[in-house]
Amino acid sequence: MEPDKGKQIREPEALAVADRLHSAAIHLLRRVRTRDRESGVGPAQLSALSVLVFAGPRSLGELAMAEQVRPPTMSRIVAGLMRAGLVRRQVTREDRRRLRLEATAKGTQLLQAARQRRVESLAVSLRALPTEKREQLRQAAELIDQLSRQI
Amino acid sequence: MEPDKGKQIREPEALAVADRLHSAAIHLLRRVRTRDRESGVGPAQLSALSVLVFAGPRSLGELAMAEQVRPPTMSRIVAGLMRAGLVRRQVTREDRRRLRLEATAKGTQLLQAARQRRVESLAVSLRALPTEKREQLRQAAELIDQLSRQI
DNA sequence: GGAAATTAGTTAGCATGGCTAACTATATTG
DNA sequence: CAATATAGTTAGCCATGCTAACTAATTTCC
Repeated sequence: MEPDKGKQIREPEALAVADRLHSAAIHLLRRVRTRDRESGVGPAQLSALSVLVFAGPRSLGELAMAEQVRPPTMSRIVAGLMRAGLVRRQVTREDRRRLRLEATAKGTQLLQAARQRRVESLAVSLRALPTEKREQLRQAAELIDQLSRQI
Repeated sequence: MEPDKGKQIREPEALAVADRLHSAAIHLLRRVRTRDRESGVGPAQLSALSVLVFAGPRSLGELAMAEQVRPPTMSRIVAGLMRAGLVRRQVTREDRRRLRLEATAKGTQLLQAARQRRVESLAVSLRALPTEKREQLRQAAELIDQLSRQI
């Protein structure tokens, strides 16, 4: 694929930025994930739980979609969360095939604590930055989220 | 968010930015990881291989450090890479306990292709952005990398 | 109204990837 | 030279990704 249709030289720059973003994301997550282990809950469980806590009750399929995994994978993740008492299920009246999953009080509490720990170490570094750099990062985060939704 | 952009109230802002960055990184990687599966190599193997390709030969311990995993984990990852013919080992003369691992030509080729695919979908979105936003993202990526090293 | 198709979730089985504990082999130190 | 330290491996645990094949409930359609 060598579309030589460039009137401006955008292609290489876009690729380079994509590459930098990708590796920055990897490095960031690698650093913060060590803190997540303190919760005693696996990363996939933690992430699924956060959907239920911040976005409210969801069906298993919706959760799988949100987390970009297949239903059987989410089925097992949810089983773990229920075993740990962090999530509770209800069979809905309308459609008895569909589950309604929600975080328990314990689940909400655990997630908030984990999030706090996780983000804390990053926040320490952020506080050392000048305000305008911090603001720049905030905007970049929004932009990255937007892009991710488009991909 | 509160429009309380006072200069003295930094703490909550830093936490909020940290949180946004964290979730943006998660969302970004979640989207691009689907492309990585096309390589037929697992994510941990791909990531370790990229260290060898871009940073040059390393010992197993150095690789484990770079990837933030324990030696036994890296031992298995490397075993997989060698089985697939993507990485080769040499016993150093100086210290016969230590391995010297390097990417093979096949490994380098596979990694470049994977990186290209992975970053390509992101680059498509980036090309749609105005130049100054793209530049902003590039700078943010650098900054995030710097921060990650500090954490 | 009931058979067929569709949809939601589960179960089984496989591979990868994280860990600790315990081991081997080599190097260093006392 | 014996004791200790360091580099990697092996064994065995659990979590997390997948597909294929299943059950149960709902919808479609004759």
